[in-house]
Amino acid sequence: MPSPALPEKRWSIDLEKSIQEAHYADNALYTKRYGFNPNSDKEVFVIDTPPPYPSGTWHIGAVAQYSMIDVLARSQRLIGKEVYFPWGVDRNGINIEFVVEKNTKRKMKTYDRAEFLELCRTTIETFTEAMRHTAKRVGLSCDFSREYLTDAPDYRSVTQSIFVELFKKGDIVEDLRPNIYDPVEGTTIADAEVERLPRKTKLVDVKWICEDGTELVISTTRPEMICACGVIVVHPDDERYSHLVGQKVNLPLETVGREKSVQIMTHPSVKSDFGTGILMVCSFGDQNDVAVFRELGLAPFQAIDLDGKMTAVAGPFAGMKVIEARHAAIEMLESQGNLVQAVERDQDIPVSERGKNPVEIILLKEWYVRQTHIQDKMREHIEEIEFHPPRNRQFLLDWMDNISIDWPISRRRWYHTEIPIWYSEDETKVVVPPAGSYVQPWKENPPAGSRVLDRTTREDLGGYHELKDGLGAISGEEKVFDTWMDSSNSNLFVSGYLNHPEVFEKAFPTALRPQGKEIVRTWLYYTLLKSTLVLDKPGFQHVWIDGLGMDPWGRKMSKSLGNGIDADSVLECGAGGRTGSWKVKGPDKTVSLRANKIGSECFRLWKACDAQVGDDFHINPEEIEKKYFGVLTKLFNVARFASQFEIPSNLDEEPEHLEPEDRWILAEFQNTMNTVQRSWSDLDIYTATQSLKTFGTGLLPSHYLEMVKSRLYDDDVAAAWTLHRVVRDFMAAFSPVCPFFTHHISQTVYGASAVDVDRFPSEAYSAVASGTEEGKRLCNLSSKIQEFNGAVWGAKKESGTSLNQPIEGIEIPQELAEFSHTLTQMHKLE
RNA sequence: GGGUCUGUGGUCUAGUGGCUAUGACACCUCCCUUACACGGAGUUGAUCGAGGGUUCGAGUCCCUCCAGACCCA
Repeated sequence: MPSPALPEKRWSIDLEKSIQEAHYADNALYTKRYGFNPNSDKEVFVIDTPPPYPSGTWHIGAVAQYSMIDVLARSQRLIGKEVYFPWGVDRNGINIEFVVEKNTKRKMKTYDRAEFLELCRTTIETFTEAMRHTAKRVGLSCDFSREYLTDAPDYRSVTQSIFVELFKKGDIVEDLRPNIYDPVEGTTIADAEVERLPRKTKLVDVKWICEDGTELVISTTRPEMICACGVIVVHPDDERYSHLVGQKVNLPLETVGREKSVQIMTHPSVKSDFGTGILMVCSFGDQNDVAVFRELGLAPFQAIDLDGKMTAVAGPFAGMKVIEARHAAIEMLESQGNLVQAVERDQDIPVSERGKNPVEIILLKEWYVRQTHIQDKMREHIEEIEFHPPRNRQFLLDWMDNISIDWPISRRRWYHTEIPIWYSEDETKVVVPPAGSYVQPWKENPPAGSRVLDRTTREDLGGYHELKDGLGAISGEEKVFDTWMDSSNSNLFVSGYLNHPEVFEKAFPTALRPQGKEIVRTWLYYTLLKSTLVLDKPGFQHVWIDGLGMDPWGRKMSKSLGNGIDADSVLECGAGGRTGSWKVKGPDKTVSLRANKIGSECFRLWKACDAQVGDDFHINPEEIEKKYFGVLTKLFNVARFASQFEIPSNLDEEPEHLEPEDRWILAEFQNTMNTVQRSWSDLDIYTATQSLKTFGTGLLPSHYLEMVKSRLYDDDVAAAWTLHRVVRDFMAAFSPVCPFFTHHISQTVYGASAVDVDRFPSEAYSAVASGTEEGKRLCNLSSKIQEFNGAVWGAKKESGTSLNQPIEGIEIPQELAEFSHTLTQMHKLE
């Protein structure tokens, strides 16, 4: 017996790691394989990959998602596209500021700005390095040589240039508006960054006196805001109070510098069955207050300052923090006899997503991207984009239905892209830098080529260097951009906007935006907004939105629940013979999970096979190993078995003669390959992988291999040709899912790597191609073949005969007459 | 409270109006057989979340309810 060309007895994690390391060690070869060549004749396919945010550990759900993006990239290469699969890292933002503050136990604003930025930069670089390592371990085929960092000058300059462009067009404005503000971190945040946390709150019923002496009882959770009350409202249909509408009511607490009474009006937003059905509207207790103030045209009071303390208008509470003021207000109301009752109540209160601090609504002068005027246009563009799965388009449209205010983009933080603007001494003119430059106005002057604009009309008044003397002492903007202002340019940046116009021409709308559904309302929405504002085009051809990685019980993984699973522990499980074990907090008790070996290939195969795009997926290492490692073992052994037979030299030509079973398996294989090719072009990972798995672990080994074994041992060339052709092409078609696995097999057995195939394998045997009568006829026999083999195996089992012993009295059915020779031999029929 | 999505054997999953519902893992039984026992073969197991309706016919369409996830008040 000839020895197999594949020496290893089975697939192992150590083997996988050595292949992986070799794969990334040779830079020249790597770039040849996976680098982007913008001058190629092939169709350009740019993927706007989500730049991950380095925070120390990379969430396993995100790694799973990312590995599927890699499957998409590799499959597009396989079907002949010129793929740009960028590797970007999102490094701007408040998270890294928090990390540095925590590490050094010092608040940002106690630092020198430049010193703090440097600390952030070095800290995030160490996190970034860990992330690059994981990216390679899981087999990502990104173009690492073109790595982009969102905090680097080349990226930030694009953000700044787009700002200047939109500012000139009037799509970016500055205004004094109510903003959601995090008083602890001292910055404005956007609607999308607010989340709700359940807290116990006191709902207090307060007695108010009307000018005619009528007593009213009003329920509120925010008695400290009475000083900012602008109006009392009741529902227009509420007959209990209709006679009071139009009256004035006295504020039950002392205030300074404002009228001591407010009017009673009607508003449809009041819930008559909440409390007493009377609502005090303050500037600004919540979003509804903002809306009512705007609708009724009331002048707001600023009751809370930038430090989260009450202002002078709060009278006796001025200078107190909001919470202190609330307690004090309750005490005072009680001592005055104006407190009817106070009850503890569960309430979801709005907090900032990053800092988890209760947010306030405060009037601030900030920068905004106008968005409400362009929603219809965006909807038209969104119609043109293909969504995967289609139903996830709805997530986006739902969010858009709720957009009622412009997007505040300025932040009072530091480690972000600076707003590129300077103000003249009299504040009527502004200076903006030329496109392509990165500026830091808080520490530098405008660069050569800067322009002077009228602050209100945006009229271009001339070059900065000519007009400089007339501007007086200019001051640079100190505020920075919301990080989504950077992230939402990612598709423009990777498609070559501004930097490579000739590439951009071919690459936009960007072919594919893959992402998770948790950031539809931020990243996806803001990117599409930018594409509409800047280019009036849809940003993408395809949007692929995956579900979230959940714990084994379907709950979100989080630090507080203690149900997280580390990505590296799964990828390294089995390396060096070390098994993996995880303690995960379940709903009832802590559960211990164990696995012997997983690694990147098994992990990727699991994600490709086990979850449809868009569905949330449960991550359980035990299940991953149990269900999918066996598939790898099986496929490896099929290849190892094949590798012991000589490879015919004419593997790419059709042979003269094939036996019926050869023609049959080639017909089936072609069927599978057609499905796979179609699925790869439809970005349908699940169907492609399922088809390959079913064929590769089912018909091929269980039926075909058993049927031709004796011919193979007799050095039958037709059988060897068929088997090798199928195995070789199978590896190519499967390479997007398991790149290291298929690379190793194909390189070792056939001397050419499956990952280098850049044209989907052509039909092996035209006489049985799918669509031909002969192909259809043979495929229709498959179930008969499986049925017959099953019947023989069943009969042997029934009679206690082992499978390699002869059996008598079994007739081959008429339909399978052409296979009678091979079936007789295979089962030793007598 | 509202919206969107999801709900198929113990677990995961196919199924977009048509014969006795697909497959995988687990369970159980048997088998070391010239690739693989980290394997193979064969069983068992689902009133398709619940209840109504439309239809000759419903897992599939409609309504109500229940549960979960996400989003919004």
